[in-house]
Order: sequence, then structure tokens, then C-alpha cells
Amino acid sequence: MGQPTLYEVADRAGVSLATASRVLNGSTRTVGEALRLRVMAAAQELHYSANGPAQAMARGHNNTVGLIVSDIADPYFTQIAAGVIEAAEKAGLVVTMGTTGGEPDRELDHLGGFRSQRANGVVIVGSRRHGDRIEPLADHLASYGQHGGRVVLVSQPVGEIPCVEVDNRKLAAELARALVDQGHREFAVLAGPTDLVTSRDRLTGFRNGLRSRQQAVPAENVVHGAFTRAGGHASMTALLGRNRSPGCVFAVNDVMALGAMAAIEEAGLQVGRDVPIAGFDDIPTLADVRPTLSTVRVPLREAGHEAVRLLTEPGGGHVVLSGEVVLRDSTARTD
Amino acid sequence: MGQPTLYEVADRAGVSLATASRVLNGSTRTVGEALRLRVMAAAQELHYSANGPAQAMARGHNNTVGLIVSDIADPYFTQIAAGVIEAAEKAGLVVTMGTTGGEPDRELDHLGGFRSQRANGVVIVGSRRHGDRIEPLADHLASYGQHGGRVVLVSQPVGEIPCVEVDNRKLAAELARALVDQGHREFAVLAGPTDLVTSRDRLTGFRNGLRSRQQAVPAENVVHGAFTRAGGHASMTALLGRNRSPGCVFAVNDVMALGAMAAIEEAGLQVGRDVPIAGFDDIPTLADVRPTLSTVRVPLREAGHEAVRLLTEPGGGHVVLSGEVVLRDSTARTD
DNA sequence: CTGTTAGCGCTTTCAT
DNA sequence: ATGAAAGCGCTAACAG
Repeated sequence: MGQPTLYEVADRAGVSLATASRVLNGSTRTVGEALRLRVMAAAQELHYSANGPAQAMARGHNNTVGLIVSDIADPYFTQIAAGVIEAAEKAGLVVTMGTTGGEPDRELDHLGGFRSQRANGVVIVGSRRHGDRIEPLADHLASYGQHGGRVVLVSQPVGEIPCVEVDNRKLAAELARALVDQGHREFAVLAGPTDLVTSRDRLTGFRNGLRSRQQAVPAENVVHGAFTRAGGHASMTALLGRNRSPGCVFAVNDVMALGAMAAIEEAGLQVGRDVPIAGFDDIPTLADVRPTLSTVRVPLREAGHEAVRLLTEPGGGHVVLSGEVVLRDSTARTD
Repeated sequence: MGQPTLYEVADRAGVSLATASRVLNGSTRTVGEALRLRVMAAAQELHYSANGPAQAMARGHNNTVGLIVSDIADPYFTQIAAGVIEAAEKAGLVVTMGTTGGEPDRELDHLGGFRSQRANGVVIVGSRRHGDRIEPLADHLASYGQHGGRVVLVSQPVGEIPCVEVDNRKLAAELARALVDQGHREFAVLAGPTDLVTSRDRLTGFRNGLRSRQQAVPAENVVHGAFTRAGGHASMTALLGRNRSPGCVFAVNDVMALGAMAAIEEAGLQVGRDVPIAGFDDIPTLADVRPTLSTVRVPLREAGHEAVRLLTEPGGGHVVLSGEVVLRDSTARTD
């Protein structure tokens, strides 16, 4: 015997199904005080709990938002996820989450799952890949969208899909200029994966910024690797293997910068004095790392809020979030 | 017009609803090759996506696990959540997440929500509170459980509810002894909230450990505060205000220890040399903090895995996870 | 204000 | 192997 049904509650309260439904599940219709009380009492006594799937079916949607990230344990995604959850709960939505481990296919799987779940909308966080065949995603999105499903990307736009974007190129350029203005003249970049649009944008922006100050990064000082702490560590180790003083290093995200800092120390060098380094994102973790890391503050939580806003508000939208360069000790010139 | 229905697919394929259902949604029944192909084709062409709520209603459950944490951005919860998600995805379950911000009432709200959603089970992560009126939770759980809903606690047992527990007392005692064995003789504890069972257990365990080595923490050196980085910072600041060399400090979790380390530095003291400190949990963040923090490694992700296992396996269960003391630089004796 | 009654889309006996 | 039909629990017209 399963959970009590609305029917049983109605029965016990001696009212019709409709009446019970009206009092228990926020209908606009109003019910007489006497009956209302009887229904509530009956529900109490039976420990009634509305059958969500049945409601969802009858209503056509779920009050749910799907969230797709590649790795919830990565501080970047954690922050955005936290923002999404905050905003969603505020809007009375429930968040269902899926992780991809970086595999684009998993993204589609989850999208299909959420669609099938009849989620009100889906937030997909994570950089597009350069040369991505856009079609599969766009296709899915289109057919999902045609049937009222809403999708918001947090990364880069794909077609007309609503999107929350960070102005990576502009900010990376600003960082580059700030670094030059601090007196740095030699540079290296831990550039992340070659195909991630986010890392490419940051690299490009950084180069543009340098160029506007008549500086450049030598090709051999651009090293690619995974977008993770381990990737940063490996990239930095490789770089140091070729050149013990590569100049000021720009890691395209903080997590990589952290790995790189560890690698620098392990090589017997001192972060800042021997090898200045800057990151990107300003994840909260940085608060406890010494030397303090120069980086670009990106409003990650806010990105999550915006994504939910785009999902719940009518009409599309394309939000470009800015940020700000934060110079700290890891790039301070001591001479 | 909404999404295509199974009926439309069946129609287009020229078969019955039942047949279409059997081929599209993993039934045990088998269908002739010819029809099967026609159905699949029709589904393709129509971009059919099964209506999850309808399936859930017909089947009675959701293939969903609810996850309740107080704050997804706290590394402790992040790790456990990551473990839950890993295990759930492996088991073909989807995870739906709710946050409480530390308010016990929100826990009940979410529990109700998940129950209503007909989640297969719910994982509740987060310390019970001492003097909690167990009844509300236990009540809800009981009536949920009677109807086939499964709940697993990750923290401390409540009644007969399956639970994944960390042996906080034992481990805190081991830490205390290890610290004494390192030569420390004076101690202070940043003890967290007075009512959280986890913090109380760690405090008690620590005291027990000291006692077994004929040591103790003076009452004025036990300072309570929030279970967060800010709480650790505030507690440490307060402690230092009374006593610039309180001895070896035990922060009942790493996040607090991190806040405390910042406070120590801000007070112009040096972590380790002036103020030795140890934490608890061994969150990944510690990898990038200097001096390296002595702590107790707790298998957080594994706790998440175990929780899902308990949820999916028949029968109850009570898992007690152990951990290990990890002595690093923050408590090294230099004299 | 309250009750009747169709569905919502799918699964699952039960026949054939 | 396939189809017909009875629900699953709830909402939302539509009637009173």
C-alpha cells in the first residue's frame, strides 16, 4: 500500500476531490473555511504528500531547473552552481544536477534527461569547444525549445540560445596591460586546452592586451594542458623544464594557477620573486593562499543568478558580465 | 501543441501504444525486429522524449535521489555532494539538490519536497543538533519510510535511520594524542557551535585524547563560534585578544582553521611558530595553503558513495567511516 | 462555493 | 509477439 492519495483525503474529509485539491495545492479558487479545515485535518492525519509527478503531468511542468556542470568539485563550477541554487530556491524551483566530467556527450544525455523530466529549463555551464559541431547541441536545443523547454548557457553563445557570458577577452587584455604597467616585460601563458573557447578567448585577449603595450608572448612560452589544478601543475613543470625564468606567467584560470604555484615551489623557486604569476576567476579558495594571487575577479555567483533569471523571464537574453583585475602579491615587482 | 507523445509515435509507426512503450522504454518484453525498427524510426523523426512525470506516475517512483546540504559552496559539503553525484550517476539515478543554509526547518521542507517528488531516496548531509527535537525529523522520516521512501543521514544516527557516520570522537582523540606526542602541552579549541553534534563530538574526543596523555584544555581556551571560515576567524581573533600564545589550537574543522590562520597572520603572528594549529576533514583546498595544515583526513567522497549505496541496497545500515591523522607543518615543533 | 468529469502520457495486466 | 483497455493521482474546465 502506497502513500495516501488526494482521493483518500477527500474521502476522509467528506468532500470532493476538487475541493481537496483546491485547499491542498495552491489553487486560485477559494474554499469555505469549514471545509478547508476538515481537509487540512484529514491531510495531516493521513500524512498526505502530494504526488509531484502526477501534478507535473496534469500541469505540464515540474518547477524544476536542470543544471549541468562538468565537475561540481571544481570551485569555479561550485560557485556558479551555488548561484543557480540560490536563485532557483528563491524562485520556488528545485534544482536537478548532472555532471559531465568534461564529455560533451554527457551534456546531451543530461539535456535529454531533463527534457524528459519536463524541467522548466536547463542551465548548461561550461565552455563550448572550438570546432564543436554545434549541430547536435543546437538540434536538441531547438526541438526542446520548440516544446517550451528553455535553455541557458553559461559560457559562450550558441546560435540564439540565451546566454550568460563573461567578457574573457576584454578582461584578459586588461590583465595583460595591468601586468605590463607593473613593469613585467616577459610573459608565458599556461593556456589550458587548445579547444576550449574560454581558454582560447583568455589567451587571445591576453595577447591583444600585450600587443597594445608593444609586448608579446613568445610561442614557446605558451603551453597547453588540462583546465585543472593538475593541468596547471604539469604545464608549469614543463615550462620550467625549458626555462627557469619564463617571466610573468598567466594561467588562464585560478585552479591552474594554484597547480602552477605548487610546481614552482617544487622546482625550488619562489612564486612572485622568481616567477610572478596571475590567474583568472578569483575563486574563494584564493583567500587562503600565499602569496596572494593576482587575478581577474569574475562574478561567478551572479552568473548563476542571471542564468536563472534568463530562464524564468520571458524572452531570450544575452548577458555579458564583466569583472575586474585584482593585483595582489604574486605579481608584485620587488625590484 | 506540446511535445510528441508515445501515442503519436505509435500511430506513426502503425503499432499499438503498448508496443511502442515496450520498445522505447526498457521493458523486459521483447518486440519483433520489424516493428521495433519502425517504432524507433518514428520516435527519431518526431524527436520523441518520454514524459518522465508520466512514467514516474505510472511506475510509482522517479529514479531520483534527493540531496540536502546546508551550503554547497562549503568544501566539506562539496566533496560529499560530489561523492553522492558520482555514485548516483553510476547507479542511473538523477540527483536533485536542496540547501538549508543551516536552518533545520529547511531540511524538513526539502524532505517534504523530495517525498512529494517521489524520489527513490533522500540523503541528508549535515550535523544533527544537540537537543534537537528529534521528533519532527523522525516523524517525517517514519511516514516517508513507511511508504517506501528511503532516507540516509550523513552525520549522526537518528533512531533507526540508515546513517553514514565519521568517527569524530575517536579521530579527534587520536589527533590530540598525536599533538601531545609532538611535544605540545598547551591547547586551545575553536569549538564551533555549541549545539552541533559534530563539533561537540570533536571537542569531546579531543579532550578525551588529551586526558589520556594527562593534558587538558583550560576552559577559557575553548571558544565557540560559527562552523565557517568567518567563524574560525572571529573565534581566533577573540582568543588572541585574551592570550597571544594560546598554545596549539585545534579548529574543529578545516574551514574554521583556514579562517583562524588568516586571523593569526592579521594579528602579526606566524602560524606554526607562534601559534600551531590543526584542523579536521582534510579538504582539498588545503593542498594550496602554507604552512601545510595538520588535520584529520576524512573520506568525504566515500561518505557520499556509501550514502547512495545505503539508499539503493535493501535493508538498513550504519556505516562508520574512519580516517587518519595527518601531521603537517602547521603543528611542527621547531624547538 | 462545491462537485462531476474529462483528460494528462505512460505502464501493465489480460486477451488474442 | 501484439493489441485493448484499465488505471496511476491530480488538475481544470464545466456545471450546479
